[in-house]
Amino acid sequence: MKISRKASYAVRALAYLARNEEKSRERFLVAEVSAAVDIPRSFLAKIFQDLSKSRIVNSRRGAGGGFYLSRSPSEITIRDVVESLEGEIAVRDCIADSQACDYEGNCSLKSVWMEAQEKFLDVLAGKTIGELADSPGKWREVPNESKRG
Amino acid sequence: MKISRKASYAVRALAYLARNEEKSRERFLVAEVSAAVDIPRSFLAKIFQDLSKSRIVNSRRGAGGGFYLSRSPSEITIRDVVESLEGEIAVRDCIADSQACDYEGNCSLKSVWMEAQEKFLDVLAGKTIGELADSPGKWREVPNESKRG
DNA sequence: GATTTAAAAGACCTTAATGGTCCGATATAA
DNA sequence: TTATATCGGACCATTAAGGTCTTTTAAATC
Repeated sequence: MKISRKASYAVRALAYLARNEEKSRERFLVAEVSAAVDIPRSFLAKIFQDLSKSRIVNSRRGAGGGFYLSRSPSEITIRDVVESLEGEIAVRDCIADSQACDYEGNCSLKSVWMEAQEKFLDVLAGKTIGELADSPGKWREVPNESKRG
Repeated sequence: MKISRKASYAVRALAYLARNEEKSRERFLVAEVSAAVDIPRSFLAKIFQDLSKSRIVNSRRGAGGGFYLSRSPSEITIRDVVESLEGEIAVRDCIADSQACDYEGNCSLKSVWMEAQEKFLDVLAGKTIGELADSPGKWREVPNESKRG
């Protein structure tokens, strides 16, 4: 039961964009964001590609290119972001794929998983990148290599 | 964001015990449960060991031994079972270990993860093995090897 | 048109977790 | 003492997580 670091990174990167886009900024380079938010550069590049595919950010190649939010930060929920990075989320396979379990009819266990998952996702859907960006402070997850003993 | 198959197996195995304990049954052999609920035998043995350590079931070794519920099925929640198998659950490391992220003060992202997780666990805590056992029907997750294409 | 810049695509790699199996030791009852 | 059954731990294969690197493609500028 983990949310991937990738998804968490994505949220933080987007919050950075949201916090800085007003100051006449148009596009952001992954190099810049990587340095600012302390996320490994080429990993962040992958993350932006995912975000781009799900149209959360738009991109422009070449000189003067970069990434930028495709819509208002207040219209991007944490749920959007997590699902962009992790795909359709399903706490058990049976939820996304009815053939993962050969129960005929409706399964009382499945409905527990489903309800729990829905409640979970509802919380994520209730918070936007905009709100997150507005809240004060910086945070930084300790990268994998430097984990203290 | 997955609940382990192990935890799901555990729930199903316990529901089986709950369903059958009234009929003058005292102890259950893992071999019997394995066959009845279609869970690989030696894997189920491991699962029962975990359940035993967290005192959800009790055990007796040797001839005439086996496992049995340590308390009423209505007092065993799905949350209890999942936590028994997966340990303290934390959707992001920062939730269980404050040093996993070097943010000072309270982090607005962390509180989103926390709230979502709590809502999730609350659902699991609201359903017991007893209720599950009472609900009709059989179900069986498709084992790994035999996954259809 | 050549050069520079930056994302896109995809191959690759390492480590950890998942989903198991198997075996020897230990406890219990007959 | 023998048969039975859990306990404990080593082991193993596959998948996912986390991340790097290299080549290709698109866009701007010289």
